[in-house]
Amino acid sequence: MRKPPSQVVASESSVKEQLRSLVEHALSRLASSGTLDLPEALPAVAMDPPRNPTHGDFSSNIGLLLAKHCRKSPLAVAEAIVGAIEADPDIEKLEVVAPGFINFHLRQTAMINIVDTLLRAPEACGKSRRGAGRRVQVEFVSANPTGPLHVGHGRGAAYGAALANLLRAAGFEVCTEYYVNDAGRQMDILALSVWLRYLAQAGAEVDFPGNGYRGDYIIDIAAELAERFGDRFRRASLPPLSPTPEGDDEGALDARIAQCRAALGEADYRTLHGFACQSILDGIRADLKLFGVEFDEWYSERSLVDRGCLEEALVKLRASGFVYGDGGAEWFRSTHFGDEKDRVLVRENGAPTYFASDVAYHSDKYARGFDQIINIWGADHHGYIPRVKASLSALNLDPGRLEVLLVQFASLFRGGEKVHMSTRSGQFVTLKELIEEVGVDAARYFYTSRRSDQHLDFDLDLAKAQSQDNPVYYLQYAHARICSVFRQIGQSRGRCEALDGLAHLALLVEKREHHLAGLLTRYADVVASAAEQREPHAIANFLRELATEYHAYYNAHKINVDEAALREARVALCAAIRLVLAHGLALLGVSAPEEM
RNA sequence: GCGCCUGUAGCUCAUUCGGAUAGAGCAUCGGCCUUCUAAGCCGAGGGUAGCAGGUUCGAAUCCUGCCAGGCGCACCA
Repeated sequence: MRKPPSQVVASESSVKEQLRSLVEHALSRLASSGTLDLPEALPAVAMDPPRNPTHGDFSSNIGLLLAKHCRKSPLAVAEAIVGAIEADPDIEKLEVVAPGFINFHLRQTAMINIVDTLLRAPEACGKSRRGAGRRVQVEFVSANPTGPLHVGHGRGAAYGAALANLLRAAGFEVCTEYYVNDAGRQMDILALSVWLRYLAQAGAEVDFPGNGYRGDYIIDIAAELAERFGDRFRRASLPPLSPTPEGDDEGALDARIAQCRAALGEADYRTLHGFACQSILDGIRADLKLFGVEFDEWYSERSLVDRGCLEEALVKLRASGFVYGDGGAEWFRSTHFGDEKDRVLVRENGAPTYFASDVAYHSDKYARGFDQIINIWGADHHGYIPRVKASLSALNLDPGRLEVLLVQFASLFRGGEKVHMSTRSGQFVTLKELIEEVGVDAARYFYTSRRSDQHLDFDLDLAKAQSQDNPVYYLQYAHARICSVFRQIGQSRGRCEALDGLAHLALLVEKREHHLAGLLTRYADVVASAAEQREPHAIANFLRELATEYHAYYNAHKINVDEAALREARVALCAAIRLVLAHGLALLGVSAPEEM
């Protein structure tokens, strides 16, 4: 049951695999002897740590699952299996319990060995080979560069970054990407908004449209624009506005965009447009960096257009035979692949839709050779999934390689009132403000400790109030406490080395020590499972359990005892706990302070 | 109206892909610092898991219906 310590990847609970294989051998023995009438295809033998520690270290329900086929009671089946299991020096006790569980109680020496495994190969902590080196791309945040990130985006950022960390630990080769929507109408509205503010700052009479970007940050960008370019974008007279029907605010906005482009000329317009976009992207990048989130790739939508990828994708899609013209526009027959309705690719006015860009973008993702592509979208985009998958099918690309994870939106509450966030109206709480209020650690934990597919009521007042007793500090405190004990021992004893105690692990005979070892044993499985299920919050739950056990242990047993061997053994156990705590916190993007 | 998601303690949320007595934190109440960090520990109260059926050894989990909430149903992104 011992693993060679030099192994790079930590045991995915080797104890568990050992027990499972014992049961499998027992089953095959029972089958060949004819004792039990077993089905041809055996169900997978579950081997899980039971919720209730009095039920042993591991438990299996295999007897319950086989009972029906064997036409015997679950208890009888379980008894038969236990009777056929070979004696193993690591097993202290095997018991069959109603309604038919088999509980495995392991010897202390078998359980505590995880400390040795962890400390001899700390770089393997939490790692597994589930990913087998497969390349997976994780695209997340991808907020339009039309304003700063707000607290809604924070959830996607924290979730995506944690998921990427999890996948790396589980043995995937991960590439993170931010898709920058730097083309399209929203960006034109941004450019117009900046230009109007710029003109106003230069003293012009400007009627700022109600549906332009109204946030104060636009005014700042306009000021930067003036500082950098002087009066280059001022115009003595403006071309006439094309008339729009009364009440058509969006049409009026388009008319003003056209006016802006005509007044500035294409070159200056592009410069202004690019400046506004770059300025906002710089801010987004800085906020994310502050939040501890960095991307391998920033992928520009505009570059798709400039490199001809958009046109190329359209050509391919047309060749697929699922494109037709109607009403002057070009449509994609997505209903053929199960979408609710067909979708426009090229508008009547000749402009391609955002969807057309996305066809090109996803087609390019496939061309880049990822084994798996994960998109993390806001839940409001769920209706968008069928058309993207449909386009992949039409292009003969396997839609199964694309996985879209939806992050539910956070509804923002302030003073008990729901706040409707809108980038255009300038009404939102920025991610940066949140970080300044509660700190990165509390914010990252606040987001990742909850399931991402659940609605989240984000009460800013509560978040601020809770920043003092955010559960994240409970985890960090456990880590800091261990460090503190080590410092203390180092001072009073002159030496505190985690590896010293490995020879004395047999002295760790306390119930809590056994239980802590069980938790440490589970860790790599928890990480692998959290990666597979795309559920970073499972890490938060596990860490809380580990911290709770440690705090209880700390209160019940002294670590800095006079007896050297026991002290060193306990230091080793604590060092293993510290290693796992620090690793888990890092997965969530939370720091592991050495003192608090 | 149609589609997707969600209803678990007073509040915020878990519940190891159908398992054993549904658990934490906050809040409330009661204990524990002359000994390694009290941002901690120990204990108490608090539940018809939205409601009603079904499936089976066994359901918060799967199925059906109803109720309630969120989101989406553009030649916007």
